[in-house]
Amino acid sequence: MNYRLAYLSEAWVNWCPQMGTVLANEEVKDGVSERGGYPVERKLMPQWSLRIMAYANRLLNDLDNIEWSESIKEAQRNWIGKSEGSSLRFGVSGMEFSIEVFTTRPDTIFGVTFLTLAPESELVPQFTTSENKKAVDEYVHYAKNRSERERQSDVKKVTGQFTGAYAIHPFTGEKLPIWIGDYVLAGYGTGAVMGVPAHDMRDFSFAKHFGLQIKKVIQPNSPSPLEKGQGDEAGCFDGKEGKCINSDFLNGLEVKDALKKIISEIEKRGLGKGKTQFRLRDAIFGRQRYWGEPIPIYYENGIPKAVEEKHLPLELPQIDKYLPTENGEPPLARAKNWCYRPDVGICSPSLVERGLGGEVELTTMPGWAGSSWYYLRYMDPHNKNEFAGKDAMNYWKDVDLYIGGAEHATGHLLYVRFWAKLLYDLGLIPVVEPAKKLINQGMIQGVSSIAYCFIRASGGDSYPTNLLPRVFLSKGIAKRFSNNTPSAADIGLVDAVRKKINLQIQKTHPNSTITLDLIIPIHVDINLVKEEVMPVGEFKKLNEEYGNAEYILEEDKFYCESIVEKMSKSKLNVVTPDDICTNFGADTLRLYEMFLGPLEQSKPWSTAGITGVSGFLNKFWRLFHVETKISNIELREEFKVSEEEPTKPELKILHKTIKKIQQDIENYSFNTSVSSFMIATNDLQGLKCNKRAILEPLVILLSPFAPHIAEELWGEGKLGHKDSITYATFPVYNEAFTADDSFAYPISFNGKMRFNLELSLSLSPAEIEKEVLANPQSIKFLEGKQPQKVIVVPKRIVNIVV
RNA sequence: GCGGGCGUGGCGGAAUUGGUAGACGUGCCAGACUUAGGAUCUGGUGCCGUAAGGCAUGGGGGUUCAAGUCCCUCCGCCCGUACCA
Repeated sequence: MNYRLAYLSEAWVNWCPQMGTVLANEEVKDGVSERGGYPVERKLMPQWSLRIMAYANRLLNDLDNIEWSESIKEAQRNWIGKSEGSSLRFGVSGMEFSIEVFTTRPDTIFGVTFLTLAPESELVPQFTTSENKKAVDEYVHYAKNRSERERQSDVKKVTGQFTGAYAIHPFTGEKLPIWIGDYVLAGYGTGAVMGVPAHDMRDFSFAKHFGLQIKKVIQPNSPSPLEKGQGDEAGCFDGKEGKCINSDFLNGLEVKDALKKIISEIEKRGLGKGKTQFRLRDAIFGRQRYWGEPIPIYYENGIPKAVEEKHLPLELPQIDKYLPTENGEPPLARAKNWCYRPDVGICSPSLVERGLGGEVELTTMPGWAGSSWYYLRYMDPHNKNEFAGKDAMNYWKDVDLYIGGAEHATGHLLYVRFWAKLLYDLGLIPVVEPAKKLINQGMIQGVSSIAYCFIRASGGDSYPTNLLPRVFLSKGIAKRFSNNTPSAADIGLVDAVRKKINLQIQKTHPNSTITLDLIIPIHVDINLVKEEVMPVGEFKKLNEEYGNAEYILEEDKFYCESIVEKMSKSKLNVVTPDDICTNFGADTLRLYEMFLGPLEQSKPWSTAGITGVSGFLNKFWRLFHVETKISNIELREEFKVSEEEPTKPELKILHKTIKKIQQDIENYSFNTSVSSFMIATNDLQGLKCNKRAILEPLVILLSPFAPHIAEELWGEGKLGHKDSITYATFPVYNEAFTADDSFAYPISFNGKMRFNLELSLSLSPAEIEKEVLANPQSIKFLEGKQPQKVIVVPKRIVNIVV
């Protein structure tokens, strides 16, 4: 608060009535809450916000200095949404005040034919003429009550209303009608735009819809972009490659030159100024829920004041219910003692006197408050005085590698950068970026089972909807209904069910009839479904609410659809790794997950192939043991490792593996590591190698991948070490052991590989060429022709062009 | 619309700076040891063809001695975002 980083203001917020809380922009998806999927509406509320916009430029520019995935960087760039342009004031005809707009294309100023304001704009009532008042009020009411979801789902629908007032063109003095329209957002820029229909798609569709004038002021340099536009888009050119026309003193200028000239002209005439606008909004910091850090602010005579440091941290008070109060206050309003006096600390309301203390803030911090800085605490977790000491922070500095989900691109991952900068500015941490490198790990997805059923309702004297039986449809039938191509048989089946239900409900509600219309998907527990077939009996048993449901089958079976999506409890598609741990061990699970593919890739969980990894670990184990057959069914296993000197081929296998694993770890390419371990094990098994000098380094290499088996082989009773393998030093790669003295050259003719030829690596390219051409096989493939050119790449390939 | 990513056998996926496409694993086929095999081991397995050979990295075109890799173009899939003036 003291640094003007946090402030209290009336702000339009995403209010979610069902959850009783405000949500951040990124917590809202498609007009509903990301968690729970409840509707969200826009509401003006006093809110604590953090001034992240003050950091917009730095958050944008510093992206160039960090090794984060391009997709995350790009998402953040878009979210910050920097655009450069100019502010510009339009006078209102017959009124004292003016309307300010922000535009990135002031060069099109002579093409302005109207202004549009957001319906929420406070200016609207001030200039609306009396004859338009009723229509405007109606429109504003309509627009405000149109949920975000509707607003977003039909972007194409053009709505708006003329206010009756006119603005004055600052250069030509023309009268421009002032409209309101919900394509203009209240929260961006000034909530008002200048309409240039000839050169902006949105203005264009608005103008076309309401029959407003369209005035062309940019002549495209190449005619194609204009002609390309088809149907509704024809006639609008929003590109920047063109020259100004019909534009007074701008005529003949290229757009980019016109931009400079018009901005200086606007500034000279005092109509506005060059300006940079960001899409990023300040971050709303209050949440109307219980679980969150309390905000250390109290209100003395209505003035917010900070709780003194000696009283920090505030702890959440006990309350009876974690729900908002009846009159809509946050849950903290239920606390009995939630007042503060600077001399006492948290206290009961009775201790608050006039001018001394007051109620403590009732909202709590959002989830990202803690996630934005907790990593700093890890550097010095036992420090009692500060979140982390200077020495610790100078030692650890930033996070070397952050592995996290891509879904936090514009939430947590932007805020954590913001906080780092903020703490750096306050001199509290030594770095401006929290993490040098970031990798998005892929998600293991689940395969969900979907059963389709009708949304049911009843007409007539309305049988209660929740008591109406559900009607489930087997996959094929549901698909045909969804595509509007049900067969006669399908319709017959549904009608039969409809009649049956009607008979049943009409016993109590004689005029009621069921309507079956839309089909919705319902997740079914995947443990129930085998090969897309759902046993209806068991399903009914497990789900009471579907006990009286009707099931329309195909070939006497109820089929579900399988879809791949995020693995999640709510989707009933969770596979626990417990069975795999029990049957194969935790090492196998760990190794298998690595072996599935690149770290960044998401893929559905499938255990096909897990036996390969398990088999590898068994094979690796057997390198250290001899098995003696006691009887037909019993084997005795005995640890046996030889102290003999390793041979050249054995050392070669080891050192090739060391090199590969080292590279793979540096590249986070764990799937290929697993395969090189398999290769090494197969090769050593082939050589029947059980030498300590080879196996011991190999166990160390394997230990980060399969820690349990490695630790066991390393310890007493096996390789006999006292300390944990964790402390063993990583083997050193020695090139001498892997060097070859010959290479099997692939010999190709016109780029097609024909045969291999083993040649010494000491040969010069000319000697290689000679050897190759003299080879009987080459002669065969040359078919008596003269080679035009021979390309020799040492240790790679020989290509003969014929 | 815009932005990011991706497309290779039946499947998961390998392939340094352009240099033997399909490593490794599954699956499948055959065999060995077995009362048995969901254990273990051996061999085979991209497609067409008896073979020689030909064709193959989403489709088409280009650069190159040589292209999964580079360039152009089209198609498809996934993720993010959405009236930002």
